[in-house]
Amino acid sequence: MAKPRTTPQVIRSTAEFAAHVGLSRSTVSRALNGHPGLKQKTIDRVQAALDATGFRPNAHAVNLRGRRAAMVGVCMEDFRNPTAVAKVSLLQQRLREQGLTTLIEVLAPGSSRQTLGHLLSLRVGAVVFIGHFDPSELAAQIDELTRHSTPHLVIDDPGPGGANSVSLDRVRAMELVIEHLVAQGHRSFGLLGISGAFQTVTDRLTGVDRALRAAGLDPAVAAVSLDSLHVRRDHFEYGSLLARSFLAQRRRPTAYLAVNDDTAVGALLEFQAAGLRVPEDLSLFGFNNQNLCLMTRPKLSSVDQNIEDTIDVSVKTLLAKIGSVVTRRITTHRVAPHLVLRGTTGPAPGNAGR
Amino acid sequence: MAKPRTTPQVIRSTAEFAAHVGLSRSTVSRALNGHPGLKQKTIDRVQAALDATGFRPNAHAVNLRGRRAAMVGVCMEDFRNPTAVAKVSLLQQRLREQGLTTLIEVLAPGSSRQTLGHLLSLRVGAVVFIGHFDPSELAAQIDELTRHSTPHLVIDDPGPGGANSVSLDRVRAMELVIEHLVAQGHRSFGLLGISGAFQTVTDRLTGVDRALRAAGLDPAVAAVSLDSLHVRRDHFEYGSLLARSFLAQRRRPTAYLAVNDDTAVGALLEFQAAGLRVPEDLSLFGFNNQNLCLMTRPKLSSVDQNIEDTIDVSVKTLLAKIGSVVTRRITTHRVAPHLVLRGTTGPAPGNAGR
DNA sequence: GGCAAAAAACGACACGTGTCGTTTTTGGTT
DNA sequence: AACCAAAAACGACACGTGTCGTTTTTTGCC
Repeated sequence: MAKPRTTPQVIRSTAEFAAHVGLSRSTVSRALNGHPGLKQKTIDRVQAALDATGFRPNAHAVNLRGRRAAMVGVCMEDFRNPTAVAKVSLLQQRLREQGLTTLIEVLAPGSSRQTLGHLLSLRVGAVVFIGHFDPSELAAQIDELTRHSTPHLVIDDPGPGGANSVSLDRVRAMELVIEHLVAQGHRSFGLLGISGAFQTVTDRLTGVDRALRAAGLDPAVAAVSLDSLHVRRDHFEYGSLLARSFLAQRRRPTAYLAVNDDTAVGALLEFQAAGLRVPEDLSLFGFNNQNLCLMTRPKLSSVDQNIEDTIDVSVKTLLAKIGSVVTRRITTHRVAPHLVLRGTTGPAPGNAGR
Repeated sequence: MAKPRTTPQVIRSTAEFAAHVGLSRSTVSRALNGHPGLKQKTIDRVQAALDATGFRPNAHAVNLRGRRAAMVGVCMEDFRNPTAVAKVSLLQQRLREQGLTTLIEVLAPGSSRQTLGHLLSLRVGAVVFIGHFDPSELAAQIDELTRHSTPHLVIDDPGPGGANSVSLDRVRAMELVIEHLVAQGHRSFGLLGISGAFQTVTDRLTGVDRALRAAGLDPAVAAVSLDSLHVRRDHFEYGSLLARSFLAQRRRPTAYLAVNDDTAVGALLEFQAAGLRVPEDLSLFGFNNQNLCLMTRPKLSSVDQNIEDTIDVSVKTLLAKIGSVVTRRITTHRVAPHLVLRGTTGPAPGNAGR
């Protein structure tokens, strides 16, 4: 009874769809792509049929015709890092608002080349790296991307250089932490898990150094790290082990700075199990401000990463790079951190500074 | 000096690649796809050039030619649920071993149709749902997938029926928990956050009921829920609120079963803050067996989801469905849970059972 | 009813790949 | 040198889309 004479169960192409609507393929095409010179009634008819059938043009054919896909590849180190997951989650949401699809991949150390090749074969518009990667391997990936004139962006681990990056200003973050604790009377600081070659770590050490010097303290004396005594496997467990080692020391720092919240919580429980009171006997600072911070007693003070700003800047940068021609110009952005003071930080005990 | 006379900076097609190697396009193509009748030396030459240039055939062109893409779409409710993230992480890993790409998307309640359309436009080979979804909306999605003869799989929330599913046997899980606690002398149980319309919840209530009856107890008396007293926002906070409400009761259960670990930890801290000793005064069971369980004192007993089995079965099911023609046959799998006993569970206090 | 303008249809091409049948070249053997 | 089979090259088609110039149909107006 209705117009369409051929009504295939599944519509596979614009040709079939056009036949179903009773229009020509070109008319449907320009209706779908918003070209001018169409009667409003026709546009409505196409739209109605679109809603009714749920037809969507084959993305592969669309992307094959265009030079570049409306996709952004995201390489992650892991799904176990809650902060990285939060970032990719927000990033996907924001990119989708811009009409961009996000293709999330875990970049395994061995098969990173293969994974990147996969993204390149899909002709993604850009590739984003989130997390920690082997510096030389990352540099190779970025080099390959550049050779394929595909823009890239590294979030949080800029690496040795030559990469576009957006990252938290970790130097400033540690300066803020130290400044705050010094103002509270602390003069000796234990570092929990802040060691290694990643720039996310070396930046923090730089910040600690600067702030200590600015306060007239000698970093070699005022900052203590026992990281080398243990092998890092699980963050939480590592925090416990380090705390135990500090407990065995004769003279102990009055404040502790952890590489992340898990490590801080591990240390906190160990200190408390030894009968120490927090924050009366010692102060403790986490990093990342995860939900976990609310689940300890007292609640954990931490550094907030300001993920919203990080992602907003990242998206803006990406859009600019995708839109324009590829330039050799390297862009770098720093996002300001802020401290979240909770129950694990307080004045230094007595005059026990040093 | 070398053979290739034309060496474009970027190789964009097999034609350019073939010219670069000094072979014809068809020869290169059959070398790439492992066709017989080629000299080993030629194959090696192609492979070497492949490694050297990093060229990968345009995936869109490949997928355009084939009927179906070697991609699997994964719809998630959220990235904030650690268990769901763990599942998608393992799923992606396993699917990649099978040569399948995973496209992860968050299915926002409003724009779920649009997101699914996006996956369909990419002609994915299958769509997996992980998490909790609105039943009617999920049913509509599955219906649309079936109309497009695209296989689907729902992990963990089978919904009202008519969907292929792989999920933890939550009925059995709660039976195991109750059986264990009854054997320890517990006769009255508090339910923390186990309420709502999702099947992942109703299944658990069924399990509680069955096990209680089997133990000769009346579920209406032995199982107490105060969920309706509070609005659920954050799991941890909800656990705290519920514990406070139980503390205000005259007669209290001796054992508590939480909907997840976060809720359990919230309750644990509240009970302890009130001076109750765990497990001497009360027992507490979490659900999911996350890392968080190790971060409390005492450590939290919990139900392990057996994610490896879940994903293994899921991958097997998916491969079968992708390979064969679409059938109307619905498949359902249940994965066995197991209990992880830690410090928050013990014998019921005195004879205070009832 | 006629006429011009607007709307729609038509037809063809390009995007990059896999495949297949046919033709040409290569390389080894008699 | 001749021959023959293996190896490579050649040419063409299909996949589904966007676009564009051209032709046909519809619409609106006098």
